[in-house]
Amino acid sequence: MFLVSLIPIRPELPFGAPPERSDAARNRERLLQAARELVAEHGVDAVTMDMLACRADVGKGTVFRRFGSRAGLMMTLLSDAESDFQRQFIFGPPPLGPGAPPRERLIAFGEARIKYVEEYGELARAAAEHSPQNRHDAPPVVLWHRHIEMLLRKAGLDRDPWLMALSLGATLDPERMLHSLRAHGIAPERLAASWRELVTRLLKDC
Amino acid sequence: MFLVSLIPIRPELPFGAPPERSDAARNRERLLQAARELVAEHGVDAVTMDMLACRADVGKGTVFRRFGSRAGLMMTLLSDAESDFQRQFIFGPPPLGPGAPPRERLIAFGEARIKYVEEYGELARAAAEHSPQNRHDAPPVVLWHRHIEMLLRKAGLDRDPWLMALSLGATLDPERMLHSLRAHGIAPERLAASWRELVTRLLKDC
DNA sequence: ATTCTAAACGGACTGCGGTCCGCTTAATAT
DNA sequence: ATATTAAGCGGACCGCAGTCCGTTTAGAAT
Repeated sequence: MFLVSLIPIRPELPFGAPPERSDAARNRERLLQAARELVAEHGVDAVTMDMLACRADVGKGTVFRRFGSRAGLMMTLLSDAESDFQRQFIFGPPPLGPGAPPRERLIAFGEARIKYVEEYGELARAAAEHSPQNRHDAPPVVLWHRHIEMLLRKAGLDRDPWLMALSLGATLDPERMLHSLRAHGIAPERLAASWRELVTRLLKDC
Repeated sequence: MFLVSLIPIRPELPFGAPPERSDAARNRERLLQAARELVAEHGVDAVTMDMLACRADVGKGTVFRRFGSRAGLMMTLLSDAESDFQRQFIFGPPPLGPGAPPRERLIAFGEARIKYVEEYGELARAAAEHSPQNRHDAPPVVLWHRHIEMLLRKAGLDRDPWLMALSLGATLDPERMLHSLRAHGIAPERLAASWRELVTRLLKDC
């Protein structure tokens, strides 16, 4: 078996691109470390790009050259967790990974997403802010979406599974779930139970 | 029958509050007219608060005193359309209004929301931007949500209808549907068909 | 070592949403 | 009419994301 590379949260540079200059690499590390510290100290929402530039002892232009935008920074910070998550539902053990029936995998997928949002929700929300493009068409989002669509097809749901996957994905939207969890104090188990109910009913006679 | 007042998109001032001063009323009209003109001329997303203050010949402070925020302005601009929509699903003729079976009402509700988003989607999205509070807990959103919950209950869905209504509401989220319609070019009829499918399956054996 | 150049850098600058506060004025009381 | 006062007003100001452009520097070529 050869490894298929996972879809990175930030697309890599084109293949022929020249390698990163040493000062650039050093600054990238400094920025990432500073960002993680600031997030840990003040919370995602309180971290500003100026603050980050200052803490990393780097010009503001450098921060934006590196990450493109605040959302881009947050995506980079999420990148490891995201890769892990992808590995689990693509290659991992059942019921999340291959081997279980599609309905079970779908239920497990939702449960895993809920746990993911509990842990990384603020980052995920910040990574999607200020652009429907970021929210709906970021590579990992497209991948989740296709995964759900694939499971729906395998479960025998043949009527426009792509749009149905969109609807199910909407239910699992980080901002929405985070709001339920934090602002309304809904227990994660209750979210999971409702997801199970939804999927079960949807795939009842397929 | 006596009329129950609809839930306003922006809550009115408390009952004992003094009436609006005449200059304030004049400025409010000027602002609303200017806002509608600017939206018509440049599109929702291009309208800035400074622009609006300038066009209405009013200080910037006045704009924010009146509407609180950009989102508040957009809610006010939506208010009439929103009231109409509420009237239709609460008092209007079936299948959207009372009289039809709950499943049919739910399907009609989604279809009406799709038409609403086709017409007012940009405004609705701008009215929800920059705050999960605006997006999820604005009075009209809470009303839609309760309406869906009520229909689910009447249809016999008894397992946590509140959360299930949240999931269905997520499917009908303006930003999401607008993105499908505009960025992906999905036909409204296709969205409607998928919604019908979703509701039908969900309520199959209730 | 010197030269060359494209990448990287930094920080002043812009535009926007939103706030603050000293001034003005509509409405009321006398 | 005049005085009183609280609501309303306006625009300077702030913080933030994101851009621009003159300067610096890493790394290659000689």
